[in-house]
Amino acid sequence: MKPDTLDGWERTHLSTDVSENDVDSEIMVMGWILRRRDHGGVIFVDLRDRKGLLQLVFNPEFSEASHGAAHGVRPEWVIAARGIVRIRPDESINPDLPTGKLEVFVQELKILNKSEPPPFPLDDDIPPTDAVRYKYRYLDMRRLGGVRDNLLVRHRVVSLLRNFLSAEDFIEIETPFLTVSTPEGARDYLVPSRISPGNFYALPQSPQIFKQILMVGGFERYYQIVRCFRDEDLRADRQPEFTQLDIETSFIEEERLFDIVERMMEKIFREVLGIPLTLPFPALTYEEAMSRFGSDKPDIRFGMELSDIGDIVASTEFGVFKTALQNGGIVKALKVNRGERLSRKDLDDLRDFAAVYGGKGVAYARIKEGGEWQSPIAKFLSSSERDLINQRLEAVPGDVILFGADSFKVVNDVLGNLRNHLAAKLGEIPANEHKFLWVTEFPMFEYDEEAGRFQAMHHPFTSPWEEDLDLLESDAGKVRARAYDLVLNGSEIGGGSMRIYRSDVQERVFSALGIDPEEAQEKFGFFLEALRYGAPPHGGIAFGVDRIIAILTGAESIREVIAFPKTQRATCPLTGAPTPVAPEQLKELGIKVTAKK
RNA sequence: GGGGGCGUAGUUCAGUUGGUUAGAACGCCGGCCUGUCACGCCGGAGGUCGCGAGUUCGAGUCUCGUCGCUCCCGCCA
Repeated sequence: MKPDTLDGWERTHLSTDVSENDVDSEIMVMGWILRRRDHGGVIFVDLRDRKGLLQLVFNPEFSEASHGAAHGVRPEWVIAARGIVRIRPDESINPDLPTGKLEVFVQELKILNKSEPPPFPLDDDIPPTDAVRYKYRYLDMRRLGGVRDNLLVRHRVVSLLRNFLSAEDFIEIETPFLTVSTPEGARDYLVPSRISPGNFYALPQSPQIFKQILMVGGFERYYQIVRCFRDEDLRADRQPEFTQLDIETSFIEEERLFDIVERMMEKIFREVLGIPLTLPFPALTYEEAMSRFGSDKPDIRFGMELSDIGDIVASTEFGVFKTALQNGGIVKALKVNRGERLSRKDLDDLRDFAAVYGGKGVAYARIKEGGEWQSPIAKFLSSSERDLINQRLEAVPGDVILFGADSFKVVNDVLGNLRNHLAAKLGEIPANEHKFLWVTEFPMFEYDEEAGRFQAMHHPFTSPWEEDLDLLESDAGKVRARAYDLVLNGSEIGGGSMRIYRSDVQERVFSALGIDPEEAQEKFGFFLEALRYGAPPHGGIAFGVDRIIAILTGAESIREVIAFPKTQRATCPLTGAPTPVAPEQLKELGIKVTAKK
């Protein structure tokens, strides 16, 4: 790499490039002042550049002029310094610094720019609160560690992804950002058209239809690292614009696609974290995941599986269980070892925990010697029922059993989340382990109570399993889709499916969704037409890049791996967007704003 | 749309039962200091207690509203 030059000064070294080989030679460094330690005589300055820190020494006996100049510099001023590399005296070596054995005796100091005192210290391990950091993101990211390091990891991961996929014969193709609003799924961000007043583009929620059309176009292996947009409420792991690794392939099926994805993940974990992964990744069907973990994205780094005990209490007189079962619901149990770790208050708080997910509560039983139950519900269950429950859960004295009885959804939501919550609380999640899991055979449809009809669980172009095709007309709720998610540590990091490529199947799926041919033509006509011209069997997957980087870096929110994230109200803390626009702009677009908060 | 947490100096925070002039640390400004690395020492400046009402003799503290940040539910094919 050629050295950077500025005003005739040549930057010979970055901070961490300076080594013992440079001792006694003259070098030139540039960067920001992190700290200044002014002893009246000698002045030490920690210089920070994009690689790290380097100590500059200003000694009046060495250079009167530079020492004088150094007296006036302040944190975050931008400087260039020319000087001689020296080995530090033994007693002054700083073992905590990569460059801690060396220092630069500065002969000449050039102030390139001054800085106002920063609103928060950039040398602190404890960052300020989020609001301050995001407003001054440019200072936050100047700090070594923190978001800066996350963005470096992000760069490495994205580079690895591109290298890997390129080597696997995938090509990256860009798809439009200004595209058409899709009827189902998340809310679209709309962009008004000036040339066609009253008409709108939509920003893509994903390049789904385009990538399928690329398959029809014969590319066979496509990928794109692409921004996607969804106008929905935010979460710690959800931003209105986010980055997706989008993949689509032709002529292959799940087994082969999973293999590519697994080798890709293996490479990233090995090269970025130095962690070996065992391939292939385990897989669970949706049904099994729900049954055993109460979740379609289970964290399998720990046990604490759920048990269905509906059969044991099928004829119970206990009202809560009885009602749930009579209403078509389920009764499940979760065993916690060493139940003394859960206080009476912890158990009482379960009611509030359940309420979050629409549950009425969580019953509990402490298992005593001889399998006796200490429990508010013990008296409502027969001793044989209690014994059978003990047996199924392999309960031993000291255990606590937690019960949920309600609809399928509520019980699994409550106990599935409770499983994660308790494992975290009791310290049973191995923090440095990483466990991938495929979840397969998702239901094709889920019933939308409000709309009174079935909706596609994944999207309407997802292929059903061949053997379930006949259920499309008879029992759509039972049709399984060739859809899959990739789960890492209980977090959904990717999802995809094999797609429908036969127009007859597509028509039957539309029909099951209550979309008549006319409507289908209107909404997806261009796409359905493309499928008629020799669409190859194809399928793919898309990954949440932000979420993956967050897990790799240990970040608690994806905001920590995004340079300029939005706040929870979807505003940009730096620019203030969204903002009102000039009336002329609106006029040009033919837009009249009536609603104003 | 709903529920929880937070909001006090530039920053991170403390602030008792409602009671005199709202504190600390770091940062900032001035001075001293030749081996520090979170340098040290002395001195100084710095506050619309998010905002607005209310209760009260008196509100940082209590009540209501509102705004902002954040976590969650709904939502996110």
